[in-house]
Amino acid sequence: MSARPTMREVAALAGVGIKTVSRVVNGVPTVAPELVERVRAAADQLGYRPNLTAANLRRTGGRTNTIGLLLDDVSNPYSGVVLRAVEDFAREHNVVVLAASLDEDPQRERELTRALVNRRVDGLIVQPAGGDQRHVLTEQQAGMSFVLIDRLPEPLLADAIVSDNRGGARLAVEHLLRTRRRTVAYLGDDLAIQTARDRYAGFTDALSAAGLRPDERLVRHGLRTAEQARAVARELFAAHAPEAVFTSQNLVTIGAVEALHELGMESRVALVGFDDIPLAAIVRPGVSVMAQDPAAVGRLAVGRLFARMAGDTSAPAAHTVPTRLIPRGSGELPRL
Amino acid sequence: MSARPTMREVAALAGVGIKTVSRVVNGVPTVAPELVERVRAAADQLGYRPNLTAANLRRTGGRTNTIGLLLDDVSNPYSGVVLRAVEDFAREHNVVVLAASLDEDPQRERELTRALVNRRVDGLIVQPAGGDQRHVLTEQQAGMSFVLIDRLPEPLLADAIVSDNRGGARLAVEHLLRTRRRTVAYLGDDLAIQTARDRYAGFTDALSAAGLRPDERLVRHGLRTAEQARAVARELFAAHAPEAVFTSQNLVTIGAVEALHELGMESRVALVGFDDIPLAAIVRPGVSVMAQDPAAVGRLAVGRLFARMAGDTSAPAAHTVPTRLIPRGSGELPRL
DNA sequence: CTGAAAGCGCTTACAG
DNA sequence: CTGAAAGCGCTTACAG
Repeated sequence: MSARPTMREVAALAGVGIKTVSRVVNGVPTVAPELVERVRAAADQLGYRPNLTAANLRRTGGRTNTIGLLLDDVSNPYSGVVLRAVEDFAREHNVVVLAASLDEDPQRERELTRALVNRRVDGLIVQPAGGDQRHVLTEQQAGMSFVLIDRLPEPLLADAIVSDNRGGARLAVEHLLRTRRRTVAYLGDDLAIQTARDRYAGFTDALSAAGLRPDERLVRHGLRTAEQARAVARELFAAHAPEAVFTSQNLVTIGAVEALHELGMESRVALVGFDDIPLAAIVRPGVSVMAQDPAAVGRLAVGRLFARMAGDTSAPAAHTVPTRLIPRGSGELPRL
Repeated sequence: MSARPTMREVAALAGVGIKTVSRVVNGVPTVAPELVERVRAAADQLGYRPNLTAANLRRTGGRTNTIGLLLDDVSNPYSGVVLRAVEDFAREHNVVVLAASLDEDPQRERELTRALVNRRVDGLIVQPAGGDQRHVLTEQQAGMSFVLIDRLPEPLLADAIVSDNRGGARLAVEHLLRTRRRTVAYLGDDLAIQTARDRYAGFTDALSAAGLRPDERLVRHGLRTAEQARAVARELFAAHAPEAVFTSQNLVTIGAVEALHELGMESRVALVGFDDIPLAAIVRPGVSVMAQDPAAVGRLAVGRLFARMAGDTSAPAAHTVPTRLIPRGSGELPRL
């Protein structure tokens, strides 16, 4: 492990002052061409790599050209697309992205926020794990820029980018009701999660607007895995044979589709799921979904973050990203 | 944007020397309890956050507790699982992960490697974009630790973690041949990609072992998207009606399954794909796959990286991660 | 156009 | 147990 050469050593080899090396490394134009050449040669010979963390220490503002992205789970397809959109924007500005997973754990959110603040990231995009967001306020007061995605904090202490969960869910259920079905089941995630609450609200909105009321026997919350959703859906479908079902997120949709197939009910019970799922077009019938746009969420979030980092001090605002209905068959099944 | 308090300011408020603040912040036990209390109070009052980049500058070894992970595309499900496994291990060591995408671009690989070296990451896990890997050697000589995943560099200049692409592909095709089918099509990615070459080699291995030879009319390379695969598969299936098909990666598998369904051939043509795909169990017949284990790849890679960072100087070694056949129907179709 | 001095926020190496 | 001095690798602010 040979020691890394420093700017001082490059300067000595090139026979110039350290400041001249600094100028060459940073592309300052006012250096004599001959010196530029000598510095370049010395740097190449030694394999010199400028130490950006040292450079940023004294540089005005102390920026690190690093931002943090705290997601529920980076291995989740939704999160992956958000990360990619953030990365693409950041890269154009020579900024790199520190990514980490929170697993819906508020303590982990606080710890990781602290860890990235201590590393002096220039800004932070967070998909909040839920619970109290006061630590965000504390860090903001010390100058850290934040953008929140997917969940709307109350009060709105930072810019937030959210999918239109309530409106999208309502449209999805209205779409189901258009098949002239009247009994619609709801299978959803834990109501402690804001998006789950919003989507459930959209579900009841649609029923109310049609003069219907949710039937408690057809509603299940707290489904976190496809396996769990499959078991619960199977039991519910077998016991109550609803005419249609709305599922609140992709894993639940997968479980519900599996249950319908196992029971041979897939051509009778209409289904629309929130969130797109891969291969949805191949299943028979194709799975109709209300798709989110994670790339748009990521792009908007990183755009707002850079604006804040550049000094935008306007009041925090919420941005809603529309969802899009993708009809593939399951949501348009004719009544038998 | 109020200025961030420094250790010096905390020391002044607490009425102690800066070194005492340093001791408290770093949990050094030999500080009088009363001073610890005063320092804590001052730090809390000012909202002090230790600057880790400054601390690491002087700290022995100059470690940043940051590693880099360069993946083909962070939004790819495979990459997401690798990232998560790396993150989980790193987190236990208080190390964070800078993640970036290469999009099969060797120049981007060099640029990002350079950018992360300049930020003084402690180590780098790279899924090489292909082409020449000499820049890895250069950085290694300057003390940077590397682990490569998914592709085996020649010569083997760093530890490499790879799926058993050739062996797994061979087993997949042997599985197909067990249905007593004889004409097996191959649909695969660009042969410029090493994994695609290895999987094609496994395909021909299996045919040879069975006394068969690949039929050029049934072989297609260069498929990069599901859409492209679908079109090519459709044309090939319609023209040549092979008895079975092996697909070399998940997007190609999806396209081929779509094509079979469109042509109504899904119960006649046996199929095994390399890489697992979501919802594979719902399609009729279920999609049989030779699954990779990206979590194992990530775990092994980060384990090797930390060993190297800790000073392991043994010769670079390649580690092969086994693949696993998941029979779901499509690969076991009885001959009609 | 060039470079010596001071400083970024910390830690190391010492002395008390 | 405590703290003043020197230094990490750079940049800023100056002077020439």
